Amino acid sequence: MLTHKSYQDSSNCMISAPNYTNMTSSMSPSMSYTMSSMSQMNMSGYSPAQSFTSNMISSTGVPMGTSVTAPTPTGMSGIPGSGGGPTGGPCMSPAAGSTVTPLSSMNSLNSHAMNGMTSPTCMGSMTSMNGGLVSGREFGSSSSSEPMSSGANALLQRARADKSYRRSYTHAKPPYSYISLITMAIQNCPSRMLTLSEIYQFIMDLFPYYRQNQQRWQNSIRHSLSFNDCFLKVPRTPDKPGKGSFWTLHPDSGNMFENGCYLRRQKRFKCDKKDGVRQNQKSSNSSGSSSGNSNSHQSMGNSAKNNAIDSTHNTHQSGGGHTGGGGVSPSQMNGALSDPYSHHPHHHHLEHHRHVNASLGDDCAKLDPSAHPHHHPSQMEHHMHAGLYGSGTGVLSHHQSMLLAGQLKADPHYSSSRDHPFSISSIIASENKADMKLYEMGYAAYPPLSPLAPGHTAMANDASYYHHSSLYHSA
DNA sequence: AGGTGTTTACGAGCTT
DNA sequence: AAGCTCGTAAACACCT
Ligand SMILES: [Mg+2]
Repeated sequence: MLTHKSYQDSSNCMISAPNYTNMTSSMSPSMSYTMSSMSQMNMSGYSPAQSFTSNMISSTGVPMGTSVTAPTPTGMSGIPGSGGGPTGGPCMSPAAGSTVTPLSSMNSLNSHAMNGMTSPTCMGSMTSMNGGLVSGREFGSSSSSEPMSSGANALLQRARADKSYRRSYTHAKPPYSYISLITMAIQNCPSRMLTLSEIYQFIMDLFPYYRQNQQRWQNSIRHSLSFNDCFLKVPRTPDKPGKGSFWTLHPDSGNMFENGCYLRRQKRFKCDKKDGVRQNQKSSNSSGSSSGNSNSHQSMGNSAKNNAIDSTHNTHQSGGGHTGGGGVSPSQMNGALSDPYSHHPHHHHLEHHRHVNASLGDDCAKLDPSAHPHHHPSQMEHHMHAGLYGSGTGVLSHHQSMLLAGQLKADPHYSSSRDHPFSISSIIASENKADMKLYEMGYAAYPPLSPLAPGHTAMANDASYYHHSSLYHSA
C-alpha cells in the first residue's frame, strides 16, 4: 500500500538531521535524469546535438515497482529562490543518453499543433558540454549498463571522481515543468486518477529536490491543476470519502510533450469549451477542438465577463469563470481514457467525451462520478501506485498488472505509449532502471536533503538553466 | 485549522 | 515588440 512517506519540509532547517522520515521503508522511487553538469556551459545557444536516444525503453513499458529515486543535481541552489535572480545552477537533463524522459504518449489527435517537427530535438543538446563524458547519464544508464568495457569503466570512474559529477546533483531541480510532473504522476497511475496529495507524493518520491520547500511548489502544483485545461477534476463518489477530488488528464490532451520538451510545451492545451457559457450549462457544443488557440494568458483584465469569448481572448492567464464544479465522471474517464475493452474510442473521443459532461465548468469538461459502476474512485485508490510505488516488493500483483496493462493499451493517452520511446511509462521505467544503478553504485545516495547553507534557501533558480537547454525549446 | 481549488497578478525567458 | 508558457506569490472560498 502506498506508503505515504512523509518528507518533512526542511525548508528552513537545513542543517539538522535528515528528515527523511522513514528510512525503513526507504525504498522510494526516484528517477534520475541525467545530469549534465552544465554548470559552466553557456549555452549560447547552440547545442546541437541531439543526443537523445530514443529508446531505451525496454519492453516492459510498465514501470514496475522498483523503487528508485532520482537524484537531482544539486549543487547548490536548490530551490528557486524567491524572486531572485537568475542564477543558475546545476541542471539535469532528461533525455540525454539513453535514458529517458517522461511523458509522451502520443495521441493521435494532436497532430495539429505540430508543424512538422518530428523529432524531439529538444532534448539532447547538452551533450556537448561535459567534456568528454557524454551526457550525463551515462553512468547508469548506458544501455549496456553492466558490461562495460574496461575502458569505459575507467572513464566512468573517472567521471565519478570528477568533481563536477560528484557534486551532488541529487537535489537540483529536475528538468520537468510542473505540468510534466503532474502528467507523469497521473499517467503512472493505473486508474489514471490521483488525488492532490498523491501527486505530491509521487513527485517527492521521485525527486528529492521536491522534498524541500513544499509549500512553494505545492502551491504551484495546485495552480497548475486548476489553471490548465489538460487537468480535470474528478469528484469523489460518496462512498469514497476522502479529502479532495481526483485529478486526471483531459482525454484530448494527447501527448503534450511530443516534441520532447518537458519544460515548455509548444502549445498549451486549451479546451475551448464554449466559453461563452462557461458556467454550467451544457450547452452547447462547441465542439471544438482542443487545441485551438488559445490565447489566454493569465490575468483577465478586468472586466468581468465579457461575453462569451472569454477564455480565449485575453492575455495572461485568465481563468475564467467560475467554478462550478463539476468534474468528470470516472466512467467517462474510462471510456475516454482507459476503458479497455468496451467502447473503443476511435477518434471521436472528443465529442464523445464532451457531451457527456455537459456540465462543464471551467474546464471543458468535468467528469461526473455518478456513472460508473465498477471502478469507483475508491477502488482506484487501491490500484494506484501500482506502477512505481505500490507494493513494496516491487512486484505488481496480477491484478494490478492487468489493470495497468489494460489501461496502457486502451487508453488513448497511452495507446501507443508502450512502445513509444517517450512515453511516460517508458520513461519512468527507464529512469528507474538507470537510477537503480546509480543507487547501487552508491551514487545516488543522497542523503536526504543536502545541507544547504543555513538560511539560505536557495538562491538560484535552476530554471534558468533549463531555459537554455534544449529541454526548453524545441527544435 | 488545514487541505483543496480558483483566480489574479507579475516576472522571466523563449518564440514569432 | 508582442505573444506564449511557466513559475510564484497570494487572496479567497470551501470543505472536512
Ligand atoms: Mg484544470
